[in-house]
Amino acid sequence: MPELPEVETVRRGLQPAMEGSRIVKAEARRKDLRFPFQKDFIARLEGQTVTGLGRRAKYLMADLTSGDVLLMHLGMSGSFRVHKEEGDATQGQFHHPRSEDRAHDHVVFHMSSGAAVVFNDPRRFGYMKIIARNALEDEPLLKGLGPEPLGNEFDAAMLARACHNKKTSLKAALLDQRVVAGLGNIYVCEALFRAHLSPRRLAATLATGKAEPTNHSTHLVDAIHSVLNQAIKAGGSSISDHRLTNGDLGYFQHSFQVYDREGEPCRTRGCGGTVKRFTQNGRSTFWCPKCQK
DNA sequence: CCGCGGGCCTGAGAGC
DNA sequence: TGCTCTCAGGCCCGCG
Repeated sequence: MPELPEVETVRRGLQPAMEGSRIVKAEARRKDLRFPFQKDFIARLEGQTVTGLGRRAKYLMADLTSGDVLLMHLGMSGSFRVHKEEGDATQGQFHHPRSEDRAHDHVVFHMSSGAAVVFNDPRRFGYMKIIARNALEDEPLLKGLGPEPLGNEFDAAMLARACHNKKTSLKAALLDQRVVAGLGNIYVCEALFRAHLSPRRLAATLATGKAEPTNHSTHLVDAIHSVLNQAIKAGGSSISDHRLTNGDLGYFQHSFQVYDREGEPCRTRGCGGTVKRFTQNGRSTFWCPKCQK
């Protein structure tokens, strides 16, 4: 589910509840999410203060005073809510507005701020892992990640270099977290539409034979920047699971130009085409064949 | 090494 | 109403 804008929205929502606060009590209500929890998962969290909450690609990273980092991934259906703790945090009581949500509340952090931070994930493709900060660069989950799409290193020349030897489609290349880290199916479709580039185009056509960027690469980087920035401003896209940490909906789904719009008219002025859908690498691609070349 | 397809899970929605 | 089938925002793994 969550791509970079949704994860960034969650990060900003969790920050006031977690940053500068101590984890008074932590609960893992089952033995695993996507992977089993580490044996010492709870022990390495309780008593620690969260000194900072960051994001890398689609990972949330909480820095702890112990020198550990808590790595969190939302998978397809993971979400966080912040609830107000009722009474003593060590009692593990908090007000929960909708009881049906509770079935998949798998992890709870009771914070000294008075907040209960609850991780819910029906499909359990999400996971949490604690890593020593000085071992971060060796962490397999993070090792192959490409640049942040909103960071300084990501530009037309860099994207062209990453793509010029690729033997695959532009769509698949942008979904490859080694090329650029944080895009997913929605924002790849939307960025390609905004750049007027076909998802079927070969990734290598972003570069000349000498791996110099073409105009396509420049337009695509601009489109990625603008679609991500707009989506973050809108609180992400709420299709089914994604919510702000206070339970509100994101609203970028109302700005989709192609994603989930199969059969509907293309929104490019004067195009008159129809949004089409087909499957690429096992995922749905939405696009307008008339204005994406 | 690279690219692709399968699999991991649950739930929503369509069609019968 | 209820069953079956398809599909879903991600990513690891094994295969060729």
